[in-house]
Parts: sequence; structure tokens; C-alpha cells
Amino acid sequence: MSHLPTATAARTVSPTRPQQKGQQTRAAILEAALAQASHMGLEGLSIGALADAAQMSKSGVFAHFGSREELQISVIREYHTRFEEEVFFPSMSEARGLPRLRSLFERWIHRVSKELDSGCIYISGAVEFDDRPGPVRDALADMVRAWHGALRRAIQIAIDEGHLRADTDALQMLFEMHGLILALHHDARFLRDPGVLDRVRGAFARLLTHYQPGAAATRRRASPKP
Amino acid sequence: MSHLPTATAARTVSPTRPQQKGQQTRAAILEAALAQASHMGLEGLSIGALADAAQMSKSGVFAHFGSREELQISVIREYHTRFEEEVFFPSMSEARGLPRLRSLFERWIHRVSKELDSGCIYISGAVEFDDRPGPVRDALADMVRAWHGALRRAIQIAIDEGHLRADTDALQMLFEMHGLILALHHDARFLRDPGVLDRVRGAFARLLTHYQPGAAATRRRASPKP
DNA sequence: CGCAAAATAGAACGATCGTTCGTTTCATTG
DNA sequence: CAATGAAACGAACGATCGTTCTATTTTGCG
Repeated sequence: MSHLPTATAARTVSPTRPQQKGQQTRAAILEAALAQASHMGLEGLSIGALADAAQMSKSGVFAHFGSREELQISVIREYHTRFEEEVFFPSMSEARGLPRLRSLFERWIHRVSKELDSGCIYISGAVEFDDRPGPVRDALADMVRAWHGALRRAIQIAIDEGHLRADTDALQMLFEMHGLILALHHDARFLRDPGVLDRVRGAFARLLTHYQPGAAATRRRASPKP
Repeated sequence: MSHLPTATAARTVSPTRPQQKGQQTRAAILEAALAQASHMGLEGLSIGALADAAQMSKSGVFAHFGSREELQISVIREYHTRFEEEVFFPSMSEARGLPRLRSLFERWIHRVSKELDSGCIYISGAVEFDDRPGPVRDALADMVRAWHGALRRAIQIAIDEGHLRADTDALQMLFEMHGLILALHHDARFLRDPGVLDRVRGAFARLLTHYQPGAAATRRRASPKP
């Protein structure tokens, strides 16, 4: 059972039974598909190219998924699982509140920027499918919303613990954190800017400073007397 | 002559001479191509689909560009021109410093978010070509860098005018502004979040507050005595 | 081992892709 | 009007795409 709401349900195979042959070649294909999708995007996934990478026939690869769309969705789910394992779960063992939030962000940074050779499917997929309705877009949006929901909850906990100002708008803070990650992804992968890691960490520190208790709230013009 | 460094050089046709037939159908094709690229991405540009949209033959369309790559680059240049006209030039008539910077950001917002039906090619292109070397990526990167350069200069002017703190790191501030735009694009176009305009404006206001003169600088731990 | 089921291969399909080529239509100018 | 060059067409190319179908091989189990 996963902690992110939309995480994949338990597989149909019993976990105790030794992995059947089909499942393990499916896993190998998925591994190659993940690499290919990271480089060329989900729309760049090609069954023919996958067959070459896995040293199989096209139809052999195809049979494991039934359609290209299902393959794309499987890749998204696989990415989601790994994202959970690398970013979400490890951070959950950190202390509630700010330590956990810091850990989530730092691991998020690592996921997005280490992938100078792979690329974040959440980000590239969002751009590819932003006006392409269908099951793939839906699956992707579910995963992204689940992740954002988890982040929002972590922020809320930090508020409740008194690590962030009580009047902090969690969705607003999430929006700004997300922006930093997107800018990191852009500058690191597209512009190949080497100084971007310092910049994103500096910006996050600034963000935390602003939302920390005791910091002055953003002044509102013509604020109504409470 | 354009104000953004990498803007297209003067066209080969004399501007006074009435537009030749070829040029004007080329413009019509480019119009359709811009729409198509905004929806499907630069990689989604298809000469066949373009021919249908322009009610021409494939080869007729093709002849105007010589290759698909040249078509993509032409689309990028056209988008750059329009971006200049809608965002950059109008803001240049605003007063130097903060007013101009505010105008740039607000028009940028408008460009990115009004396009609920079109989409920003700078952003989608950056994701599509972030590890696809070649002339298309180079052209795109040039345009993006030119725009970022213009923004950085606008920030620097605001610093020089005393509208922003003297110790403001222009590149850092640019990074954070860019992040806000990317988050706006993501949440508006992919997640279809209706509240995102308020959020991006609020975040920008917070950003300006932080960098305004008189605001406390971000505390540095173990700051060396000056 | 033997048998049934699962897994993979191989060939073929219709469609679409970018591109080439020869021809034809059109616009412009002498 | 006639001639010249540009512009658009239409057919065909080889390649690749996702998909379907039928064999063949491999696996797992009694």
C-alpha cells in the first residue's frame, strides 16, 4: 500500500511467488522505455526502438502492453513508483515539519537535476500533454496531483508544528516551490547553466525565511482593520 | 533593427516593395505553423497537416522552407518576433526601473496564460529540445537567452535607479521570476488551475517586497564582518 | 516426460512521415 | 501579347509508425 493516493495498486501477481518470465521481461522493457521516454519524451516512445533496445521483436514488446497508450501509462506509473521511492518515502522518516519539508525539496532537486541525462517525466509530460486530452494526460495529471498533494500536506504539517507562520498559504508556498524546481529543470537541462543549483537552494532558503514565524507578513495595501 | 540581440536580421525583400506572392503565402503558412506548433509542439509540426490547414499541396508548403528543420527554425523566429512586439517593445516605453520591470512581467504573464489555447513555444520547446542537439535547439536557446538578457538588463536598471536593493543579484532574481512564469504555465495549461493568476501575481509582489530597498537582506549564517 | 498455456517471433497491413522530381499554373515584366 | 521565372502541384520514394494475425518457441506444472 502506497502513501501517495494514486500510487499503483498491488500488482496482480502474488509477491511471494517467484517472478514469472513474462513479468521480468516486462520489467526490462519498462526499464528501457523509461530511459527512452526520459530522453525523447512520452510522445517519443517508439515500440520499434524499444524492441531494438530490448533485443526483441516489435510484436513481442507490443504484446506486453496491448497498445502504445498503455505503454505510455505504464511508463508514467513506473516513474511515479521510482519517484516515491527516491523522494517521498525517504523524507517521511525525517522529523515532521521543517526537516521533512527540507528533505522533500532537496531530494526533489536531486531527482530533477541529477537527470542531466534523463529528465523528469512529470515536467516534460506536462508540456507534451497540456492540450492533448486522453487517458495518458489523465494518468499523468493524477500522479502530479498526488505528488503536489503530498507536498501540500508536508507544508501544512510544518505550519501546524509551528515551523512556518500560521497564516502561511500552503498552496501559495507550494506554487513557489514548484516554480523553483521548474526553473531549475529549465536552466540545468536546456540552458546547461552550471550555477543553477546554488540559485535554487538560495531561493528556497529565502522562501523559508519569508514564511518562518516572526518574519513580517507581506504588507497588503489598504489592509482592512481586523 | 531589433532591440533583442538575436532578433532576425532585416529580410531580404525591400520593405517598400509590395509583398510578392510567395512571401505572403509563406506568411500564411507560418501563421498556421505557429498555431500548430503551439498546440502540438515543434516536434509535432507536420508538413502534411500544414498543407491541409493552408489548403495547399505538401510539396508547395515544403518548397517555402526547404526542410522541416528550417520550418521549425522559421517558426521559432516568428514566435520571437511576436514575443518582442507583445511583451518587450511596449514595456520599453514605460519609465526605467520598477515600472518597466512590472510591465515586462505582467505582459509576460499575459503572453503565457492567455495562451490557454496556444502555449508558449519558448517553454514547450525548451522541454522538447533539452537533450536534442542541433540547429533547432541552438536557435531556440538563442532566443530564450536574448529574452533573459533583456530581463536581466531591466532588473539591473531597476537596481541602478534605486528601485531595488543595491545588493540584488540580478541573475538570482531573474531565476525566481522565471520560475513563477514556468509554474504559471504548468498550472494554467496542464492542471487547469483557475486560481493561478492570483498566485503568480502574489508571488511576484512578495518577490519585489523582498528586493525592495530597506527590506532586510536574507540573513547569512556566519556572515563575515565587512 | 508430456501437455497446456504463456511468451515471443515474423510477416504483413495501412497510414503517415519528410523529401524528390518533373510538370503545370501563375504572376510579372519587356 | 509573349516570354521568363517563380510558385504550386501531384505522384512517387523509402522509411517508420502502431497494430493485427498466425506460427513457433519457451515456460511452468502435473
